[in-house]
Amino acid sequence: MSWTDERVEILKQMWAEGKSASVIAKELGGVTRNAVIGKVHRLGLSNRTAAPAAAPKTAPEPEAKAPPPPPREPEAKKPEPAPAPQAAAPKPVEKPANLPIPPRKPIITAGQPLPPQPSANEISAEALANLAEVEKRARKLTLMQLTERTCKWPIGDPATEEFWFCGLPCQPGKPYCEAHTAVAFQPMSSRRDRRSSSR
DNA sequence: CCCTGATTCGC
DNA sequence: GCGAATCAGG
Repeated sequence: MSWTDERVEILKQMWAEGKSASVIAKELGGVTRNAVIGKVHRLGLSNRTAAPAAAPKTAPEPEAKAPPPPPREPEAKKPEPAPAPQAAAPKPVEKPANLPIPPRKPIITAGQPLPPQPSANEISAEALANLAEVEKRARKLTLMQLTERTCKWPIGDPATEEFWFCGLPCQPGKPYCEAHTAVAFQPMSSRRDRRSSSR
């Protein structure tokens, strides 16, 4: 894969949106996050409006001779609306990290197929019991901290501060941890012969 | 250990 | 120019 003009544009946009290099690399495909970062630097757009983790390991150079460098061409092509996207979904979302994506080119977003499991399984009482335990052990990650490997099951009320994501490690290809996957992908078959315990 | 971006340097 | 390896930090 090479850095075609299109790919560079996607890279620029996603980087401007605050996507991490690894995410960009995955979306683009055929490149690693290192490649993305390298390209970003070569393009000159390194620091964006917020770099949570990154520190110049090179010692801070003494700024003695400071030739006025105003030739920074401010690319004001995008007003950058960037409203705070409120994910107020009571139901689990698939890829919350990709919610704030403005309309873009039809890039292939390889999302999880997430087919409904036709296997006739009922939510075992164990799974439900695990949920409570799991939620206690939830890492309480914020939206930004979610990765492909963290459970994206929302816990709490998005409208309050009592809201976070499970964040426990999830199986490859699955957006949730094992416990949440169990309850997330229920077929539709419910137990029908449940007369004794169902009130 | 997971992740992040930054930098270096051989290609 | 490119990106893997490496570094440095959260």
